[in-house]
Amino acid sequence: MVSIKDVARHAGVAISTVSKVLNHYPNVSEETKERVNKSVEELNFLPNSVAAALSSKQAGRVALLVNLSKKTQVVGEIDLQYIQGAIHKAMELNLDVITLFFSMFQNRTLEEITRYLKSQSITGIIIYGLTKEDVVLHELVESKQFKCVVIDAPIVNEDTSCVGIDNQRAQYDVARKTIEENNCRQVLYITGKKNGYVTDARLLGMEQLTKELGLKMQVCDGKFSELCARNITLKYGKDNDVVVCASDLMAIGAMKALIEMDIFRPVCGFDGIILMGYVGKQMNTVRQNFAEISSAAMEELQRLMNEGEGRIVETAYNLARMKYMDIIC
Amino acid sequence: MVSIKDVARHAGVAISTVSKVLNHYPNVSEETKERVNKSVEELNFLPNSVAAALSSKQAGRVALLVNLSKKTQVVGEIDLQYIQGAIHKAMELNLDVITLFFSMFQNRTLEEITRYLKSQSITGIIIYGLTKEDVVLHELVESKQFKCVVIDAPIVNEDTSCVGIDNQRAQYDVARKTIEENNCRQVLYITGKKNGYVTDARLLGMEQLTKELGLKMQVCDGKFSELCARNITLKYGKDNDVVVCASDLMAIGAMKALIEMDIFRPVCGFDGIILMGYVGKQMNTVRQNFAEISSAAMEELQRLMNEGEGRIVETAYNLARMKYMDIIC
DNA sequence: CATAAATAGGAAATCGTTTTCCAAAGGAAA
DNA sequence: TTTCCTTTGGAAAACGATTTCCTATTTATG
Repeated sequence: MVSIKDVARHAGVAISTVSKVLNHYPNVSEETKERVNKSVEELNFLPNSVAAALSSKQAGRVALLVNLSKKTQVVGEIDLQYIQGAIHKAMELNLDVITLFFSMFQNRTLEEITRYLKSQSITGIIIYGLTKEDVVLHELVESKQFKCVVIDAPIVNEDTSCVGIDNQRAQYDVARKTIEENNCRQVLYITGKKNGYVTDARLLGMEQLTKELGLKMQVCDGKFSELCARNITLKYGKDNDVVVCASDLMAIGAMKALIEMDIFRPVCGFDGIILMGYVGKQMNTVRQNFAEISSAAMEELQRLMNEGEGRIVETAYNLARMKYMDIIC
Repeated sequence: MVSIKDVARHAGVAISTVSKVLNHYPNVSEETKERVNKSVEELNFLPNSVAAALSSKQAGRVALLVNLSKKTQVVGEIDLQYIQGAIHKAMELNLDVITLFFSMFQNRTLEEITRYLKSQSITGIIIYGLTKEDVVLHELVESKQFKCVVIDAPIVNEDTSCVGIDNQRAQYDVARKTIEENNCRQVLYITGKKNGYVTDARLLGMEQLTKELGLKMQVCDGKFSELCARNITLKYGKDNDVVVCASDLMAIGAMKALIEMDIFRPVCGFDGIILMGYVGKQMNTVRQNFAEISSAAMEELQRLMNEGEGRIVETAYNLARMKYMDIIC
């Protein structure tokens, strides 16, 4: 393997000079900079990231910490897009990333987790799927030992940023659209899991909307589960004239219930997963680009690791109407 | 961070001695071994894997190279389970893994890919989703620069193993079961993509079966696509008395077509994905445990990196009947 | 013109391991 | 007792970068 040493020799400069050129340090003349770059080109040099990670405590590696949705396994699609987006961006930014799952840290103390991450030379973390129940992981974020970017949970401090869409507004928007299209007055709102951050935000959106439009609303806990949503709809669907769900999966459950009861009610979902295509009916939904979100998270983490302060990063969403033919041959 | 140096000091031995104990070298007396281990315990020492990777060329890191199924995105479930299984096992075995996607290497030459992997100190690779079209990746495997484990493709050489189920026998089994249960004589077989290795194996299974039972068979290329399978079934479903599909997704398409035409034909699928639960009908399928397969792959890679010779590793499968209620609240 | 300040580039320490090589000590054989 | 192995443990050189000093050389300033 061609190393920085070879480049130095080839360019007739010192190793440290090559390193400085590579990392865009000042105090290198244009002339030598060019000479080094030419050598890099000619020798096809690519720095060894392991050595770099060991050497510099600063430019460490990042851990992608994913909470796989167990109950609603079918939406593996979402998790996968998060993973993919993050890893792609990391490669682009020349960051090393290792992927980890919440399940690996179950029953582990903060100290153990910290130790493990440090043994991997990790200095930055991206967390997806954090719930209020994950106390140890909250402690991890608060411990300030690592730069963190939390997806979809409103946690911000000196070295922690959060990224995601504005769930409150998105829920407001999609529900409003559906309700106005169908002139509804009495809403059945099926929420997500109690301990999830997005659940709260989306509920707030609904409360704002119903207040503004002077609607009645019945709120039920659907736990992000298709079957729960189905059962709730079977029970209360008839008494309401629209069913708003905090996820597509639950919306599918609701639709199935309505079909079963043979009554029509407009339904709207949230997420814009491809699975929607398999339902054979249309509904409004909020389409999130998960790959883009995690990509933004990675960029934010890099910023955090270099410069500084945590902040809130908001990503875009759009309203969509999903239907069968979204899947093509 | 507590380092090997601290352990050495605490135990009153040399750094090299600690390393030897940690890596189970011979030539260390039980006595010192114990003393070192006690120090490791007391100091809560965990070796820095980055330093280890840099230092030893041998005990390198592994790349998990995944070909995400673009067309049939909905089966992200499968990809995810592969990823999860591999990473879990890697942690257990104390191996570092970085996850990569085929898409990152598109239009890259063998030389570029090799260089990148080496810059990451990678010495072992697990590949999933390899098709015959991926020439460069085939070259990569053949180049013998890395130890490889290929999932679901029959590639074996000095330092390449393959793991997966016996696709031929599995296809034979599930089709035979379905056909005998329903007493069929004329089979419509919808295959997967032309360039896939499993496609060939499964087709062989069908050929063996139809020959043995003296059945007629019509073979169509369904490209692992739901809609293709649907169209094929619409066209030829009536002329046959059973539809065998090389994937669950295609089986779903076939079922939809049959429902559309309002005729009954037994259908069987392959994979055992959870999505099956969303169909609302029953069918036979081959259930693979993807997490277990990639877990086995990781174990095999470790063996390959330490000892030696490539070989074929066969994992288990079982026949299952999937239905709606597999999804619980 | 002399001195101070700024700039370019190199030498060497460092990061935390692994691994090779060597020396000391212990035991067996002569 | 001497000689020769065989264990055991330590010293030090990698691994391939980064980063901190430090020394020349320029350039600016009085």
